[in-house]
Amino acid sequence: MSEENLYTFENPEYRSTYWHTCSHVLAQAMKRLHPEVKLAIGPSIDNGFYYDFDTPAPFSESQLEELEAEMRKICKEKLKLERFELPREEAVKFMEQKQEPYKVELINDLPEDAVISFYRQGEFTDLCAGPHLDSTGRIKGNGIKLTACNAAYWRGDSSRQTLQRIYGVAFPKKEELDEYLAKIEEAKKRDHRKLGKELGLFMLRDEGPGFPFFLPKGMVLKNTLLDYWRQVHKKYGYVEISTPIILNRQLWERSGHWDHYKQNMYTTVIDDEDYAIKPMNCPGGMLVYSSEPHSYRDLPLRVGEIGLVHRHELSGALHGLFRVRCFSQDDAHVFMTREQMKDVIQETVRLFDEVYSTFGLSYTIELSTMPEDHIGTVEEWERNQDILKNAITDMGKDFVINEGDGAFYGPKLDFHLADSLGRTWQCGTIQLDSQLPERFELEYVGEDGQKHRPVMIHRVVLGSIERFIGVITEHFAGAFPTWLAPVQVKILPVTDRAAAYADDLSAKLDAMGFRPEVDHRNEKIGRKIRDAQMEKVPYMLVVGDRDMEAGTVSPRHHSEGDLGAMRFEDFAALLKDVVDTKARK
RNA sequence: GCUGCUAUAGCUCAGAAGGUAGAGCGCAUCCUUGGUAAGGAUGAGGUCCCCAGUUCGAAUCUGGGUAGCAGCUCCA
Repeated sequence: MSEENLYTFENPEYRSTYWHTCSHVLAQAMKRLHPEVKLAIGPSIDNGFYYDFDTPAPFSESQLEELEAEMRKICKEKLKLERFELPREEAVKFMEQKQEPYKVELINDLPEDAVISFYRQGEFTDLCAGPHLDSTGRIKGNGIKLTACNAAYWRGDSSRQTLQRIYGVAFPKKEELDEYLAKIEEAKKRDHRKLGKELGLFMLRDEGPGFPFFLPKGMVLKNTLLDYWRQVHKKYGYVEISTPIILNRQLWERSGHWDHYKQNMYTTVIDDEDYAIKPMNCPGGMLVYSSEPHSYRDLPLRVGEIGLVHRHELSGALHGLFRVRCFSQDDAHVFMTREQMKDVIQETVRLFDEVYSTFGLSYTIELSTMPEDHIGTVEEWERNQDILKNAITDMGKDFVINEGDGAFYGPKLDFHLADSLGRTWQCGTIQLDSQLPERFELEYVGEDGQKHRPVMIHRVVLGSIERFIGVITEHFAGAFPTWLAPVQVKILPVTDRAAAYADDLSAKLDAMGFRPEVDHRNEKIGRKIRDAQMEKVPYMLVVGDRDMEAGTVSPRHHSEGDLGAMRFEDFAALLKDVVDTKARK
């Protein structure tokens, strides 16, 4: 990279530095307007910056505007940012003098050998590791926008005090800011909650917060997705089972869920005995495995289950179909020998790649490691973490480590997909588990005729069917590819003379396994086309007198427009090809 | 769960300042039979989220719930 490019906004490092300095300018503006407010911390983030402040009430929109104005002023003042270092004791004294308790805590918690640095810009000085721009004059004032003020816990700890986090974005050009804000607006139109309502896919009701209802069109989508899932899993050698929703307390105690997951479980009493509604499918899967003897020849044994689970999520965490309290996991447990672990993980990643690429989805991988609340030995955990790591590294995949976020029974690879606003949601996961086989005393008979303990993975590809439907709804902006679309062909008679012809075509398409619908309303063709467009139906068939006479149809594609008149058989062949190949149109 | 905001017709939203409600879309009926993104007319729809309180009177003010939204925490 040339010297010049280093200082362009396109360089992520420069951009991050730019936003970091913006957060300091924000803090400076805050101190000028509200000296009593305590400073916490203000980093740059992926899409802008924020600063956390301790203040009794959040800032209103007009207060944010005042802050923005002050920030512009600070940029105009072209204040030099000067770095200096202090030894720990002096640093603490310095911040105590400034009456900044959060900064004092931060300094005290820095590691023994840490360099404690500060940045000064005019009258304002903040604890900061840097780096920073050399002057506030480098920031374009009218490219700054404070976008929100929300609560956040001090140091991300829900038992500590709530701070007010002010979010902002900034660009070197006003036009770039406008472009960015327009993009956000555009993305909001893809929100699956909005589209789900508009397209009649699902609904949520006060009567069951977090418990989604699937409507007829959403059900078609869901079933089509599951048909595809079954087809892929059959190819990869999976069998399918179904285990009960409610099982007794002893089972959950044995699996460890009663001890480690109870706060998320719905429980009930039947005939004076405690029962739990399953939050996970694994214990049921264990019972199925242990119901008959297994030979090493049967391994790896791949057992899938579309399992309906219920979890008590915090009310504030619920979010459309992305976070619900009741969902179907496309779960599977693969039982195997220790030697087979790596192969099985890699095979599973290949299955994931096949599924995600069908939808054109890209993902990021996180390796979640041992949590504080876990079962099994540290050695076992580390060994399993290494196996996961090696399996994907060998496949040339990148990943980031998510420290301490594993399941209580084992480490996992999480596959995150992004929504329309770039927020990521965990969908797929591969969890390596040698604990549950132990607890359930699972066995297989080895080549040597002796009994051995298998290991297993828990894995989901789609994650939850609900969440996945949310993700693809936003990904396709509601315009699902034909193979998935709840209605694939909308037949639009031009006049009611063509009504019977339309019904006839509809019956034929239906018999071929497609999903047609006829618009018999007393409306002009322009109107019917417009409405079908709004419904995002992939294909429309305009049929009128001309088509009836010639025995043709006039298809129109949602995004490609009028395809011209053709024989019905040709259209059906085209449709079949698009559906069979799962083309993304 | 935490902080803040919001809740009016099936949907999207108006309703300064307390006097029992409006629009557009949708829906129904009628007219219109129109060839690639909104034809016209008429009409029916509302316990103004719930429960208390203040008041002669509450969609409007106050308190408490519930649900939703943004973020945090948590998680598929």
